Parts: sequence; C-alpha cells; structure tokens
Amino acid sequence: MATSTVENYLKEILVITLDDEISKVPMGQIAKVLGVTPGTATSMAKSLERDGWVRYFPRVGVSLTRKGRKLAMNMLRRHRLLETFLVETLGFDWDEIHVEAEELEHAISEKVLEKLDDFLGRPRFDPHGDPIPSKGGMIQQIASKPLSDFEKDTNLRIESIIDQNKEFLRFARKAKLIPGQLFKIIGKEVCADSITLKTSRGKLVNLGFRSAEKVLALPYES
Amino acid sequence: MATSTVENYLKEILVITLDDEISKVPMGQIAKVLGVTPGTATSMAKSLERDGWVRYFPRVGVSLTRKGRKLAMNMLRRHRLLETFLVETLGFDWDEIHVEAEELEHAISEKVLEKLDDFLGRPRFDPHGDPIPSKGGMIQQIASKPLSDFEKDTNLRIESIIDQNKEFLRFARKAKLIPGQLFKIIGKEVCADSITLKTSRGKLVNLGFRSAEKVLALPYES
DNA sequence: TCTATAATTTTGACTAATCAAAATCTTTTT
DNA sequence: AAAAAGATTTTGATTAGTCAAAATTATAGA
Ligand SMILES: [Mn+2]
Ligand SMILES: [Mn+2]
Ligand SMILES: [Mn+2]
Ligand SMILES: [Mn+2]
Repeated sequence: MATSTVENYLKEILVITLDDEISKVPMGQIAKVLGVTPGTATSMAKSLERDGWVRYFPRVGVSLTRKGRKLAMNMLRRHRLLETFLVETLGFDWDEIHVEAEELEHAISEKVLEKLDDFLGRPRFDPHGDPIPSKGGMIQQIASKPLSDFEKDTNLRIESIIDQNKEFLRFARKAKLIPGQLFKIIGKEVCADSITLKTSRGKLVNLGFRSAEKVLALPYES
Repeated sequence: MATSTVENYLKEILVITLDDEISKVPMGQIAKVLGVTPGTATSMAKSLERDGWVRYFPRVGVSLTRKGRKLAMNMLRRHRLLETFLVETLGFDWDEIHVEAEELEHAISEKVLEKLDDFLGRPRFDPHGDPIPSKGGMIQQIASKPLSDFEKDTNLRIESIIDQNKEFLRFARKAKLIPGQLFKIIGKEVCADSITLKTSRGKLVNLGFRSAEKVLALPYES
C-alpha cells in the first residue's frame, strides 16, 4: 500500500500534468509544490519508479504510469469530495478546506468515500469549481481558459479557481469570482499587466495577470 | 506535534488505564494491543518519556503524564465522535466503524472536529455506549460492571460493549446486546463458565465468561 | 532456595523520508 | 565558444518506527 507521502507526490504530479498539459514533470516543480528540497524530490522519484508509480527520466522529469495515474486520480477524487463535504455539510468556507482535505484524503477508506459520495448526492464539481473524478478515474475536462486569455468585451462565466491560497480565495469570494458568476471584460491592458471585469449588476474587479491566470472561465453567449 | 504512532500509543495506554483501573501499564500489554513486538513497545516507551508524554518505570510499565493524558483524552474524543458520525450520518453498522475511526482520528483537525460535534448535536455516547470525553478532557465514568459480575435473577440494562471485534459486535447486535436494552440474568453457572440472559420479550442469550466480561451493564429497578 | 517460565530489555539491522551542501549537467548570456 | 546561471543529482547524515533474536530480570513452583 502506498504511504501518504507517495499519495501526495502522485496527486501533485497529476495536477501539474493536467494544468500544464505536459507529460514529464520536472523535479524542481515537484519539489516546489511539495515543499521539499530538490534532492528529496529526486530520491523520491527513484523510489516511485522502483515501485512502478512513475517513469523517471533523469534531468528531465517524471511521468505517471497507468498504475500511478489511477492512484493519483483516486486521490484527487478523495480530495475534492472531502472539500465538498466540508463546505456542504459542515459549513466551512472555501478558503479553509484545502488544508483539511489534504490530511483527510489519506485517512478515508474507499468504503467511507462511497458512502460520503452518496450522502452528498454524487456531486460533479468541488467548491472551487474543479471536476471530481469518477470512481473509475475519469475526469471531465472542461475547455475553460484563464481569464488572462480572453479579449476585451468578452462575456464569460467563471468556471473554477485554481489557486488554493487562503488569501486569494477570500478575495475572490468577496469579488464574486466564484464558479457560475457572469462577467464581462471591460478593460485589458497587456502592457500594464491588468484586466478589469464587470458583473451584470455593475460590480467591478481589477486583476493582475498573475492572478487572472488562476481563474478559469468559459465564453458566455449573452 | 505528536505523530499518529504516538497518538495511538497514548490513546491505548489511556483506555487500558480506564478499563483496568491501573496506573502503570506493562509493556507486554501495550505491545499486544498495538500489534508490535515487546521490544518495540519498550523503545517507544523511552521516546514517549523523552518527549514528556509518559513516565517510564523499567520492568514495570508506563503511566501518562498530565500532558500525555490530555492528548490521549482528545484522541478518545476524536475516535468516538467519528464513530458516531459514521453510524449516525453515513449509516455504517457498528461493527465496521472502529477501523475507520482508527485512521480518521489522526487526520481530523480540531476545527473540523468541533463542527462535526455541532452537526451531530453534541452526542455524549458513541455507538458502542462508550462515553465521549468533553472538549476539556473530562470523561463521564459510569459505574457499569461486566455482565459476569452480576448474580442470577438480576434485572439490568446494557450500557456498553468494550470489545471492538467485528464478529463479536455482529453477534451482539443480533442478540440484542446493545446499549439501553433490558435483560434479566436467568442463569449463571460459574463452574461451566456460562451466563444466560433473557429480554422482557423472552429472547434468550448465552454467553461464556470471556465474552460476558466484554459487555458492561447497570442494575435496573424493574 | 533453586530452577523453570514468563516478561522485559538490549542489540543490531532495516526502511521511508527528509535536509544541507557539494558535484554535475544544461541552458542562457555574453 | 566560453562563462555564468540555473536545475538536478549525489553524498553523507538524521529521525521515527519497526523486527528478530539474544540477554537479562522477575515470578512462581517445586
Ligand atoms: Mn495530502
Ligand atoms: Mn478544490
Ligand atoms: Mn488510530
Ligand atoms: Mn466505540
């Protein structure tokens, strides 16, 4: 059985793979998201390969094997279902749940997970708008793009928030940057690194590109 | 912060202390309940003492320090609240929950625990009839005694089941040996190591002493 | 009291996960 | 193409937790 360290590595490798649409994740990036030194990530890559979770290409990066991807998907399912439970059932705010789910995901059994899924009514998206993988490891890939990719005057619907940072999430909620919300891009200054959005009710939000990349949206035919 | 291994050791030491009403728990008993070799328990006792969780008396046993008892009580609270959640909210049977809570107890934060407590309506007993320690570490000690301690013709009420064994719990449920159920002892053969109980509805149950020691009850004035 | 048995401790070894710092590649810049 | 900067790997060390088996100590029976 995989340790929770292994589960964390695999899950983060999967998330990077999905987000960046790459197949080999470099060690430096892994070290960064997991908060370990690069040397640790390298030595871990070797044990992950030894146990058949990943393929390791020295000086290039790692990619998940089928077995590794399966476990990683399952971890993502656990994580996102737990986040949903924490918000829907226990009434947490969406900026508090990531750290909690990060621990619980390793402790919850398949049996409890399925009961929870039933109890929640088999939700398809987590509170941040991220799709919850199915029991079989399928994930609904949405064609949503970062806000920074849209042009001025586009009408769009917020789909999800990638960043799990507490402060950013709290700001996002106040700014109505939440899944389902409709906006129009009323300003975009590439040279000034800035985007301005407006709700139909007239509420304005300004975002730098760094932040705009962390919010995904779909064009919306008004 | 204590590792989950430390949390398990302390919790089991507390449970033995409460059950057996002793203050120094011998290493052999610790090794047994935790499923490790005696040598492991001894070396663990030394690290627990080094970190101020227990006092270790070589060749005698360990006792919890105030700090150790506090943490152990908190673990017991977590364990029993989680068991209650699994039965009340997710609909598990009482013979499946112990192993699940054994893992979850280490992953749930104080914050989630308190929300859960609210959600459940601040229960005072877990599904096995065991008291749930308060947030402050107080535990309601019931004067209940093992079935094997009662005499023939006593009317009694089942208070709790100590044994967490799946098979025994399943048997107990079928035999109506559940907290709150009323029985009369209609037979007790010390030499044959056997007790017979009857519900008011006439249902009979036979128990050996070994098993009768695992079921606690209080006399009931009929 | 002496000895057999039971309980406990010690010793030596191992795995997983980690870090710091030195060494080695790669990529980018002059 | 050489030097500088950046990324990755290696090396050597540490900690927690564990086991097997030998050594020690306590306990109980003869
Ligand atoms: Mn995690
Ligand atoms: Mn999420
Ligand atoms: Mn446990
Ligand atoms: Mn219980």
